[in-house]
Amino acid sequence: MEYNHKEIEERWQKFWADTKTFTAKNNSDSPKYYVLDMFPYPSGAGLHVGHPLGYIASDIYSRYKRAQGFNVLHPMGYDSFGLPAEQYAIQTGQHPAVTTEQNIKRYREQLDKLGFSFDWDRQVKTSDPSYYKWTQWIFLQLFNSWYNPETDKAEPIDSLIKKFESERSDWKTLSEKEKSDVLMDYRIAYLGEAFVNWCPALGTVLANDEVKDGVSERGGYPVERKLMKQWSMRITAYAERLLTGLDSIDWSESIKEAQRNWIGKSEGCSIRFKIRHPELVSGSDNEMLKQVQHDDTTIEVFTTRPDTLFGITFLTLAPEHELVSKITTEENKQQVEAYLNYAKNRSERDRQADVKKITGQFTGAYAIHPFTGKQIPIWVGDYVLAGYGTGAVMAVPGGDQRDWNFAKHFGLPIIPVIEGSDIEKEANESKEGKMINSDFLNGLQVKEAIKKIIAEIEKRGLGKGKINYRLRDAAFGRQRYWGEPIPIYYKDGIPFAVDEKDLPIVLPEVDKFLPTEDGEPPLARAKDWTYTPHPQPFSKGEGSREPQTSGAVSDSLSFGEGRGEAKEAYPLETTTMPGWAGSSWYYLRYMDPHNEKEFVSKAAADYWKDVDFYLGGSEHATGHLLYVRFWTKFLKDRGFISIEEPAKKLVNQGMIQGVSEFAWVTVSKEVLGKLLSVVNISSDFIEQYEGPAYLSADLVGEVYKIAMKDPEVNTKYSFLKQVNNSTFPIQARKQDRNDVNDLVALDLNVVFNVWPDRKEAVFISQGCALIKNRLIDFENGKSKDFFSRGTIDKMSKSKHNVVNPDELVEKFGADTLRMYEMFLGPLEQSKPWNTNGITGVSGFLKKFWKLYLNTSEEKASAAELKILHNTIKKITDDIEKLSFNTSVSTFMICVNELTDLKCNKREILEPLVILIAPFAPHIAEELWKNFGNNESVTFAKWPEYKEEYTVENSFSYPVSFNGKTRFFHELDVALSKEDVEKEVMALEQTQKYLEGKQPKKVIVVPKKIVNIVV
RNA sequence: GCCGAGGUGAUGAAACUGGUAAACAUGCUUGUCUUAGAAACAAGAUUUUGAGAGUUCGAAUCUCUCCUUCGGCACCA
Repeated sequence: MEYNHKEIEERWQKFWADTKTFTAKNNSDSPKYYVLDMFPYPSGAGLHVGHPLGYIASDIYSRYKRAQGFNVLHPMGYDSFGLPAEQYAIQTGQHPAVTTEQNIKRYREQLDKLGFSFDWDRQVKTSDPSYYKWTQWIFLQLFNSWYNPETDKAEPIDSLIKKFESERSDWKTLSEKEKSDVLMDYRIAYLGEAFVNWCPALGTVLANDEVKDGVSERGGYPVERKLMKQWSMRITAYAERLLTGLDSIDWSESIKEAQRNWIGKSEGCSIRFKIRHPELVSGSDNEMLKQVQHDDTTIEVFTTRPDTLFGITFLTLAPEHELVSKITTEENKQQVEAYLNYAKNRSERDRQADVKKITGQFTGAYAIHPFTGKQIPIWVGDYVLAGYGTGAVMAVPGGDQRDWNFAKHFGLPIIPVIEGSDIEKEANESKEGKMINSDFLNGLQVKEAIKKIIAEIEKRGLGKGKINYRLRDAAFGRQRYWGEPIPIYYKDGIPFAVDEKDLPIVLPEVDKFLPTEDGEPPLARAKDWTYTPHPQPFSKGEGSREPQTSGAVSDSLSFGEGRGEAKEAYPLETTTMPGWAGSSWYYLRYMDPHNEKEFVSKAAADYWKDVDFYLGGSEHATGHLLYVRFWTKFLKDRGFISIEEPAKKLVNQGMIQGVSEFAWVTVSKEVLGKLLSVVNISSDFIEQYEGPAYLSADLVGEVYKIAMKDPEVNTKYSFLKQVNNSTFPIQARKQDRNDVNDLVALDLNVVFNVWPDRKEAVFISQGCALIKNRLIDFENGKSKDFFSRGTIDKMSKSKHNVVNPDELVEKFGADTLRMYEMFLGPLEQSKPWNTNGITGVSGFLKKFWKLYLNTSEEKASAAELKILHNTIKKITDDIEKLSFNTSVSTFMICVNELTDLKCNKREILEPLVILIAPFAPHIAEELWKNFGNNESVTFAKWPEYKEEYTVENSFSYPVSFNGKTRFFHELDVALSKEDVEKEVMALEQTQKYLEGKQPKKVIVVPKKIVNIVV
């Protein structure tokens, strides 16, 4: 009977679905184990071979844990809110809910074909109102909480109101609006004015982690800084806990490091500088010190190097700094304003792109050095970031390279403060050395100096030791449609929380998914986007601050809707939540997905606790993985769950890359002509050339070789570029690609079908050129094929290099694909996809199947038992280490050996089925059933390794001379070192290799090696 | 610039606490079978661990220096 993967896989997939094999129980005597995959965004492109890599690994682990007797929770769902569906909706008018649903359906079909053991009854979709009801609910908890630095945790906002009532005498006199404004500065979800990353092309604000190199991560559109009123999350309150928590979790070092960088803790000191009184133009240093006491304007700076205080020669303020306009003198006003204008109009990308460009302007104002009384000029410069520290720096050009650059550029003085600094050449940023030119710090080592100066600064009340974090509060509002509505309404301009009873606030219908004419977010297009608050029967009326006792945290500020008051509709918030809102708590919802009363029941949360094993891509290092930790800590603070960290162990699977077909492009006519003349190709046609021109890859090699010898061409060679649009669809390959470096001929007609605009381009190969689809034959007898070279690239629909798993499942079966993906290499390593090797795994499964054709009940031989138990041990160890590639090899070795022994014994083959079941579950179920088992192999007990079957009583010692192995000699393992040495020395071969010399030393390592030193 | 992970045959890779480098697979060559191809089966070949130094009887593995690839952060005071 042939191995028929199609029939087997269909049968068992149906069986699993029908019998709900993988349902996880919320109460069980078995120990729990929670295996979680990062849920996918259901894109229109469907799954490619890279997506399942992690799912396969986690599935193997889940199935293994089940066989070990654990109650395994292994769910799957969809992160179904997001930009691509909305962009698509804008283009086509199709509702994102519709396309998202289609995509989910397709994903599900593809996932089902791979035989995953997900508990589909627990599926969540973040865009489902029954799910986002609770995302909104969590938002309300965040809105109604503040971070109490004394208890170091989040508390209900009521505790803050009480505190204000007792501690602030003016509290009662404040208006409703004023109270709201004060509280807003404390709420964890708050509406605040801040500089945000505004992306005009997407029409929305982006969080810091959604911006890379000054452009949006999705789409690559420019981003600018803009001061906006915006919903934000006070993640900064959790900076220290997010940092220290990293030490308690088993996550990859690279992710932890990325988070540490992102949090960016630095220890230093704040110092306040007084500003010289504008009328006092000159005077002795002492007079200055006295005089400034009368002016209460100060500039506060943050520094990690307070020891260099005596090296200050100027202060620099960020252009956005609020004091700039206040302190700028009349004479300098014009230039400073011009500069501020310039800085404002420079986009983030421009600013980051030429960081070397030094710009700035003198304000005309002076600060006074708090120790020396010297006047320090105050400058504005955009090398100082408004968002970090205080937005102002004390410039020490002798000790900081950026300050040094600025000082050099504007001719400001530079004072060395550390012995041995060569301030002519560069700043000395070293934290080692002896202080000079620094008054009472002179002679101290840097570290001592830092301690001493902080103490002195604190003593004189100039500032204090301080810890700063680079982490910023996260922008939470998005001016987009396809996201969770923020459950906030506005009454008299004051934001109020929607009553929990009214959740979910369902996404309204809109006519277009675009901003309104006056730039309001799409939700502003909805009719009646308003909210009518309930009368509050228990409200004590105006001014009441009694916390609600119902347990539900409704908005304690929503007084005023007294009993019997007329219902009135108020406008709702029009921005929506970002993509990371729904994913910041989904792991909790899986525990109790159908609960209509709570986001998760206490019982379910207490049973499943945290994720034991979380698997996903490393691209979420500073986004999702930071936010999910933040929300977890918050929910714990408020007593909803009992865990501090969401996932004990996190593994990042490597990316499966694609191979793109690629050809070089020239952008200049001159270079093209020169290059072609180098390889003796007629360049007559160049007259008709208008870029871009693609060069066949075989031509480029030749051109390159010759060009390197010609200095003129060599320098211009850089005009020959790899650019984004120089890749070609893989369908255009005329033959299969074996290796990335191979040249492959392309069928340009296929290219034109995929990308019609390429017809306008110029293609040059050795024997001909194609210009706007017109062929020019060089008639030189050379190849007319256009070749591309492979390049490792991201696998994506837009690159046309996607390998679809469906075709492979169709041809080879899911079990083969699963094992092949694992066989490719270590889980955490990125690697380009290459389908070629799959035949090896396919052949292996056929061979495996054959072993089971005529099984017998005979007793197994010692040799067979040894193979089995070695396999049990290796497979078990490998799964524990997540070394699935070596597991697959082990199975291959095992099957090869059993085949050689013609083994057909049930005693060996039945346990082997259990071992392979996590990897190739379909074939395992089939063979398991054939042995007469009625239950799924899923719950068969994992075979136990028995050492007694694998002990060897002899070992073949490699005998080496000076470390070089020369021959082998088999000896009893029970022999002592001395006996082994005696035996080996007595050998004829040993004497032969000794060539009559006396050995200096003989090293015997039992069961390892014999080394003879001559 | 800082941080993290790497660098082993033609290719994907393996090698546990230093102890036979290249298991397993792909590719390649040859043969059997077949009308032919695919498949299946059988046989076979290649290399010395990025470079250099050190420790050691012995180093892919430990230490140092350098080169290099990938990823993250980056005007963060």
